[in-house]
Amino acid sequence: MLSKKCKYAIHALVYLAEKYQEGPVHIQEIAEKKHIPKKFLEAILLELRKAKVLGSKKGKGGGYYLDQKPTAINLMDIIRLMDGAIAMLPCVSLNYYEPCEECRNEKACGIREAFIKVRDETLQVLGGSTLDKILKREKSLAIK
Amino acid sequence: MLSKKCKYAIHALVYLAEKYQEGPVHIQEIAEKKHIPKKFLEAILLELRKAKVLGSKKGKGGGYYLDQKPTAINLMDIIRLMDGAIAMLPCVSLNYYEPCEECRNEKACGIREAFIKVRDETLQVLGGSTLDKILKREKSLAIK
DNA sequence: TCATTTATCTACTAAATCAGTAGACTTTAA
DNA sequence: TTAAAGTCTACTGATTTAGTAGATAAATGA
Repeated sequence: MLSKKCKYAIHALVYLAEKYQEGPVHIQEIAEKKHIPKKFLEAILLELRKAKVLGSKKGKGGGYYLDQKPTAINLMDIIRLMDGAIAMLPCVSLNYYEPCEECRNEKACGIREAFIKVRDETLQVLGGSTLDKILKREKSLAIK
Repeated sequence: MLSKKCKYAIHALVYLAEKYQEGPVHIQEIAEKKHIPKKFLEAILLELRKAKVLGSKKGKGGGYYLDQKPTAINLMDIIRLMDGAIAMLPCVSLNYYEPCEECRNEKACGIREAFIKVRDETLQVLGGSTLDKILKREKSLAIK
């Protein structure tokens, strides 16, 4: 399961994608529109800024804005930033690999195959889910 | 990520699948062979027994054994039993559904689509990963 | 029947993670 | 120079994870 932090991050980013190139949006506004505790959101946005996903501006008229195009930010990247590994087993993770202590011999482990497949298919879907696609989907659903 | 409990359960079940129809295997043996803390394993096996995945026999010559064919037990079922939902979002879970509080209107949420796809593909792979297949895989890897 | 062997049950516990909150500090624009 | 923003450090309470300890119950076989 994704953490709340991660879900909040996704929602905030979708909101910022909606306002792409309209100048900085302040935390308060995002927090209200997306029903996210403001203080918590602060920490999340700061983290996304440090990861170069967001840019920020201080002082009056300041706020956060997407530092990349909505077509360049996808769920895979966001989840990795917020929650770490996407794979279901550490020994199968591409970005957060760690050996499973239980497995004495990883090469001979019959369990990994399935989880490698799950990982690859998951990355395929999440990697393809960019902010602009989510936004388009949202708009098409709103019409109905 | 799967919990250790879940990984232990999978390893224990693969071990029991190897001994299928050879009579009860006692906890101590599984714990040693699979490097699982015995007391922890006790609780896990008990849970699997209550879920009718395992059967048990008390007293001398007792132990645990698979109560179903190795072709009938798969990773999807084991993970659900041990860790709960497989989906990455509660609002997308088939067996452990819960609305996401952040989403005021689930029908109009543009995020869910991707996670539904991930869920379906994951279930497909995990549901097809039966104990006998894992065992076969393990044996073919051991030869190399 | 009694001792032994095994699973079963109840009840803790320590450590880590999650989901925040509080409050001081810094930068910027007007 | 003051108000409005983001930034930073440091807590906190609740929950989950990964166990452990110890008593109890049932089956077996001598």
